Amino acid sequence: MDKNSPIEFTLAERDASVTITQWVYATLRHSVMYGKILPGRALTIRELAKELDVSPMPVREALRQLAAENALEIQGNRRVMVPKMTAMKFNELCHARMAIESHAAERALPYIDDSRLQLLQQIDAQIDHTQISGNHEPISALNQEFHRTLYNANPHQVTLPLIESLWLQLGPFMKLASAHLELSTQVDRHTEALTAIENRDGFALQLAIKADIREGFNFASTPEALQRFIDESNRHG
Amino acid sequence: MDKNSPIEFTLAERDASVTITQWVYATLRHSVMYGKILPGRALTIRELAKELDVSPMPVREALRQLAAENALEIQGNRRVMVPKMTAMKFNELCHARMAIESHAAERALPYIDDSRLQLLQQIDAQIDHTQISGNHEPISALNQEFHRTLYNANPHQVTLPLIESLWLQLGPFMKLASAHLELSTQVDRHTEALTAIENRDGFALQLAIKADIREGFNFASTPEALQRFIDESNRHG
DNA sequence: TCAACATTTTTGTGATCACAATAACCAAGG
DNA sequence: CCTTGGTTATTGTGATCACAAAAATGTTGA
Repeated sequence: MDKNSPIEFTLAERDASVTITQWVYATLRHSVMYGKILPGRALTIRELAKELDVSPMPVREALRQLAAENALEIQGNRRVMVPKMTAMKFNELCHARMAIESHAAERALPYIDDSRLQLLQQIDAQIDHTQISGNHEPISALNQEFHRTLYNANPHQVTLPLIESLWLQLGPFMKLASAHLELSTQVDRHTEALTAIENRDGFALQLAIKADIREGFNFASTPEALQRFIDESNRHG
Repeated sequence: MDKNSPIEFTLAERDASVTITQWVYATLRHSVMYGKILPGRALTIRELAKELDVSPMPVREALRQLAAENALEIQGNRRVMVPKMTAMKFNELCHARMAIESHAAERALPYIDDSRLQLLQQIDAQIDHTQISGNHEPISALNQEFHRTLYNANPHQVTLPLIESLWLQLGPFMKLASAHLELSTQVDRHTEALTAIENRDGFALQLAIKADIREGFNFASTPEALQRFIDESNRHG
């Protein structure tokens, strides 16, 4: 619970139609999602308020909202921090993703029309194109957009908020993961998913989504290797 | 978005160790979960603050937290209300429950020891005992406790918050459901789940959990019947 | 009787302040 | 040099206030 490590913010323009609270929420969420805040880093309302140049009030509300989504953790002493990862929790989060997202994909399948499929192919192509650059953040963002676009085809979607919560919990750790991933040969599971959609094959789609997610944490071949990565990420950044 | 219908509160004692915000949150959550607030009912900060005899501040935070859990809905005009149910959304929520909870159960199975099993059997017995009275709220609460106790056997549990979010979204509607359920013959799926646990049979456990959940919305045999119930619940209480 | 406008009230947002609890700091003693 | 004690600074919580936007109300016109 130190306060030494820096926090990076990607300060977006604040539109007038958006409340300050919403803007602060989006800013903090982005920082958490892309690992700009170290796990265990103490987040104080006043510090963030000063850093973002707003009053403490909107920060308070944004922190509480992120805590409700399990992106942040409120401790007994009422201090807020990015939760620390453990090997078992990481494993649990990945399996939860596989279970929920494969379900969301299958439920979305009947609603995917040609235009939606085209959109998905477009995002996939963008990912392939960005893959070369190798830097984690845009790839991760595009990957999320692919999944979101897929699940959102279902007009009665209710699981996306839950899925986003899992992404937020895994987010701080994904940066590290991708650093070790760029060496391994990447199979494009999105292509498999797209052909499954074309064939209206729900089962194949589920398999493709599960494989895609599993790939994301194959870099931790053994629990020990995973724990090493975690320790490393907890030590510095 | 009217403000006419009343809101029932179960005002619990406020322990000194609990912050006012937490107490307000718990109170509001209980009212939402057990259908004490009609869908569409406008919730204003000042009205609730006055009703609960606290300042507006803790109410504000509690409302935002519940909205983050999808228990409440913040509209474009920044008004807060209990979301209205639709037949498709109800269906989607139930299927989400089946997918996530069966997964959570299977993941918990390896960690269930004798004392945990005994605890589950104890809760099940209590449910059977309470069943006779027929009133929905304690049965529903016990049923939730059964599921929670099961999933929480997994010490690395990450899906329970997501599951609770689904419960909260279904909650306001369950009161109505149980009113129509007490006529139908109830099969005790919990017993099936318990024997599956004793046999260490993950697949059977998943089936039992899914069946238990499905039972909860079998009262809506057809989408049309379901829609009738929804319209009825939206019209009055 | 009903629609359209002007007025009043209520509302969410955000800022500021007081206060008790916690953490950080620093000095004296081992 | 490390631990222990008391002092100071910082923190989250919750209350109150100002303000602009939105809703409710009342009024006037057909």
